Amino acid sequence: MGATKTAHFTSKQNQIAIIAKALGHPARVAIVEYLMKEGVCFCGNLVEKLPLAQATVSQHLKELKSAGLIKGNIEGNSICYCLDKSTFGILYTYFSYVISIHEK
Amino acid sequence: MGATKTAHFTSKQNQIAIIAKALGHPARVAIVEYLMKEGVCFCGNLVEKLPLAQATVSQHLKELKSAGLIKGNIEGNSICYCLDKSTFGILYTYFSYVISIHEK
DNA sequence: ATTTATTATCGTAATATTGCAATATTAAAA
DNA sequence: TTTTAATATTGCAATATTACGATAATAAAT
Repeated sequence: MGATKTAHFTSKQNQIAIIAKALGHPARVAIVEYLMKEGVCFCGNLVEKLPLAQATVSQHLKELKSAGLIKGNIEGNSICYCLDKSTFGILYTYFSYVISIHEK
Repeated sequence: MGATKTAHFTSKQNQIAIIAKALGHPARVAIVEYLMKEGVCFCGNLVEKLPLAQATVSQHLKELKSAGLIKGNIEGNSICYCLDKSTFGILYTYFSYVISIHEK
C-alpha cells in the first residue's frame, strides 16, 4: 500500500491532479508569483529570494517544469524560465467549469 | 529536514498551496467531478464508484473538507457532502490573474 | 436495549516529498 | 586548458501521504 492508484482514474483526472499537485507547495507558488512579476527568471534569482538552498530551488523548478507549468530556455551559462500559460489555462478552464455548475 | 518551510511564505501563497494540494490526487479530483455531476453525495456513493476502500475514501473527504473545497451536512445517519464553490473561486480568481499577465 | 447502517478514526506498512550538503555537469571567460 | 559561474543530480535523513483492515462512534430502526 501507499502508492496512488493512478491507473484507476481517467487521464483528465490525472492531468488535473498532476498540475494541481505541482502548485501544492508554497515555494512553487512563490516561484510562479515571481515569474508573474518579473516575466522570466534564472535559478539564481530565486535562490536569492527564497529561504531555500540552491539544490532545493532547482528541485522545485524541475517539478514545475515536469508538470508543464514553466518552460526553460538555455541562455548561455544559465537557464531562463518562464510561465507556460497554456497549462495554467487548463486549470482555469477546469475551475471555471466547476464554478459554472448550478446545484440541483 | 523534510518539513515544508510554511512560515517563510506569505499566507496567500500558503492558502493557494493548501487548496491546490488538496486537488493534487486523482481520487479527490474524481470526488469533485462526482459532486459536479450529482450535486451532493454520501461517503457510500463514492465507495461504490471509486476503486478505494471506505477508510481511504473517508480520508480523502476529510482532506477536501479541511482545504475548504467541500462542506458536509449531517443528515440522519449519514453526512451529505457538497462543493464549496467559494473556495474554488479563490483558485479561479488566482489563475485568471496568472493568465491575464502579459509578458514584458 | 439490541441490531443495523453509515461514517470516522486508529494503527501500520509502503511510498513519496522535502530539504540540504556534496558533487557533477555545462558553458562561458580568462 | 584551466578557472569560474550557473544549474542539475546524487545521496541521505526527516517528514508526509496513501492505502487498508480493524475498530470506534453515531444515529436510526427493530
